[in-house]
Amino acid sequence: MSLEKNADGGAARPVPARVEDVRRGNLVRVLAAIAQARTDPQRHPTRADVASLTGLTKASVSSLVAELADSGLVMESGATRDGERGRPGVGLKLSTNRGVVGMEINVDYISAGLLDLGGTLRADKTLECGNRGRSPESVMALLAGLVSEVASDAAAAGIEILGGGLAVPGLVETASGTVSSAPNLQWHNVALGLGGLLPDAPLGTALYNEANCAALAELWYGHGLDFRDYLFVSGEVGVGGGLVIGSRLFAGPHGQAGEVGHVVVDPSGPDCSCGGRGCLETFAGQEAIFAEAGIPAGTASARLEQLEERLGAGNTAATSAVARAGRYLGIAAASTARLMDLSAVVLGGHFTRMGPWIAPAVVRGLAEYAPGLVSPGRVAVSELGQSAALLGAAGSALRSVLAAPYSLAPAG
Amino acid sequence: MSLEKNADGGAARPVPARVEDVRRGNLVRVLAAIAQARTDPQRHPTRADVASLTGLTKASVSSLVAELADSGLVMESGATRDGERGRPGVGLKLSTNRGVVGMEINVDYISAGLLDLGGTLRADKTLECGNRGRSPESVMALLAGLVSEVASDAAAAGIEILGGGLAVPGLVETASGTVSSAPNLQWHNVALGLGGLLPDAPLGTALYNEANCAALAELWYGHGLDFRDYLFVSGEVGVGGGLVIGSRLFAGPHGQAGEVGHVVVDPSGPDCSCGGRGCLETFAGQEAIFAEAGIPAGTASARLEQLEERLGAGNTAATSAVARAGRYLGIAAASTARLMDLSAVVLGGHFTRMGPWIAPAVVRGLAEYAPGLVSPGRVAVSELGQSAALLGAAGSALRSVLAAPYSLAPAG
DNA sequence: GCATATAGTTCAGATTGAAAACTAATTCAT
DNA sequence: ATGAATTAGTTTTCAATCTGAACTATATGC
Repeated sequence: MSLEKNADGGAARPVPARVEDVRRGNLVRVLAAIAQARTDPQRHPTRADVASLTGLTKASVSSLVAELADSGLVMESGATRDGERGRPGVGLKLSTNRGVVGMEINVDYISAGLLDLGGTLRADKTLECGNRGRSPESVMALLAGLVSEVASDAAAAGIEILGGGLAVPGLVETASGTVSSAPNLQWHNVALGLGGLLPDAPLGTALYNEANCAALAELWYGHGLDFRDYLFVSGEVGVGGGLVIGSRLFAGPHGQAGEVGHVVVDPSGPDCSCGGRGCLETFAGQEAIFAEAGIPAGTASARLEQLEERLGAGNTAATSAVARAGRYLGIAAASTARLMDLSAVVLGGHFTRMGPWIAPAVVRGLAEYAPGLVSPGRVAVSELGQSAALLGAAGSALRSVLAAPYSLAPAG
Repeated sequence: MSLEKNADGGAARPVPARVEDVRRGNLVRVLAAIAQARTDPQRHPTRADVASLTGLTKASVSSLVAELADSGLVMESGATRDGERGRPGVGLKLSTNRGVVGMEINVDYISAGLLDLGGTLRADKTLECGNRGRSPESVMALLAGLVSEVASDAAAAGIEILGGGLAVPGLVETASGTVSSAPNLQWHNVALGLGGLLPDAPLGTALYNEANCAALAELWYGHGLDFRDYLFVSGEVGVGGGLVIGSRLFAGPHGQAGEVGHVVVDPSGPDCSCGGRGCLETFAGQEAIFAEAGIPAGTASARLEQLEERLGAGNTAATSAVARAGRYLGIAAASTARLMDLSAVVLGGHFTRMGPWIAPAVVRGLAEYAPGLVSPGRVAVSELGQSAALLGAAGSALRSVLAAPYSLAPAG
């Protein structure tokens, strides 16, 4: 569900199943059934609906819903009037006075947002600041300030914060809250003080990889509604990625899967910052595209602006630079699709802004190197903006609440 | 555990957890605890051991073990004498009078073997026959003959057959028992009549991909004891593969993951039979290696023999052909390791016979294209012989028994 | 107003594992 | 030998939980 490792392995864990575990499982099921309908705002399910959705009896559902309501996760939303005969049911929805905080640290900005359990973004704050080379302590202090603003907004709106998720552009160890390596921030093996961000949230704050968060945001709020399995490729300073398999993130055994930026696409290609050669990033990273397109040095956003302008004007150097990047993206996607049995590709990050020029090149690359595997209609461009990673981090936190409702105190 | 898809996706399964499901889960746990020690033949665990292994109470374990014994899956193996004080416990082991049948269809032979639940191969029959282009019906008839021989051996030894697994060299749909595409057999979209093979086995026969089976055999009987996560690359006529993540096979959303033979390792490489270009198979497939080494046409096994001879004699064309294949294997492994966060590679199939010459080249390729990701000690050569796929298919069937013990009738 | 239909609650019954008391079988010290 | 100590396994009681059936509550429609 969230960004946890999904490769468990161990057969006989030392924890046996007890009778109480049945209830835990059913609390999750009931919550999932109520959450499922949260996109359809008017028709909240009744207890009877939940019973037929889950296969539980009405009696059990009543008892389970009562417990979820006690812990503040679920609330009634007034009687449903359906014009049918019989006693009308009472609609159930995820509580709008509980929420989670999504956070993002990126090279040029930090941001924090408040998502209520219903999935509505209730607050959203961004602070532009150059973080490259800035000390982790200093960045975390700025972020803590932003978060406390969000927290007071939440308090003012009567929303209790249950947990949070932080996305950073680099390899992370989710379990220990450590950034192993974030080249663009120049951070290496940094243990972030996550405990300080949301001291009162019962579930604390989890650390995630930015590209993985963006891939999940795409799953929950973007093309994931169409695709269950896809490679998400995020163009940032480098090229990040996320693998979604069966509507779940594939994080790999150490949570560091999806590094499509370092798939080798040409064994005689240029040296890469990772120490290898011919990685996708050396062809489709920002620097490579700008250089190939002849865009002079400057800030990333200015250069991107300029590229977009030239693309629009039909400048040959620009279009062929982007087409070349797209072709190599197609090659990397072809290898990935073969390896992992994937059938769709979603382009995000700065690739979104090159969408009309880069997507056709990706389709051509795929057709040349893995014909028949990914149909043209299954190469999509993300429509989520800069907030994708934030949404993904918040969504992950939200889902970890929904996956473990029993860990919350009954009084809330 | 077995070859099922491990990407499940749906959070709320339609079947609710009932109190009885707790017992099902604990039956599996107890069985796993008993199975865990099956490699250590003398020291079978007692009920008390199982209790401490699983965290269940002795009372519960007694009851669960009684049920497993009733259904014939577990048997007592006499009192353990440990020289310690106190009442000696009674050793428990998986029943040796229940078993599963592993089967393999390959280009040059078919085979069938009987594995008892303890993991011992009790019978093993192979029939050399050229299957390329032979009709599926005809091959299945031959296989059925072989299986019935194995079945009568089993009956003679008092072994009841619970289920079976069949490995074929091609893409399969496990759920429907269909071979989507097996180029080397020239089979396409063939529904094999699996039901006829073991008509009396309660769990029937499942269909698996050969390279995946070999990867699992490696997991259970080979280097899997050292590595929890690895890419298995199987050299056959083509180049097949299997991905093991967290000691489980990663089969992908449609059960067709692991096709490392068609990872693009050189975008300007030769055309591939898959319709793409520069696939690993065009550099490391049998034909490519033989051609590069200057081995004249002939049967696959004769040419392989010849290659091995020349390698041993230090023939330059042969060693450099194999080194080239190894280098490209290293490139494909580098991309795979980055994408899926893997840290080991196991070479199998005919690569085993080139082991001393090809493994160092793979290590060099990895060091060049993904430095630091896979240490040299984690590039291994399989030591399982031709029976790897058979063992994997049987092991998968065995594990599907152990994963669903409650589906067997109590009387056995 | 009353039959009908649907929502939700209450209560007895069954399944299951935990905990504790109990029986069984063995070693060790005297 | 004999009894204390120790460990294995069983029996009994109890609490948690779901199911199913009976019941209450609230609506529609004739």
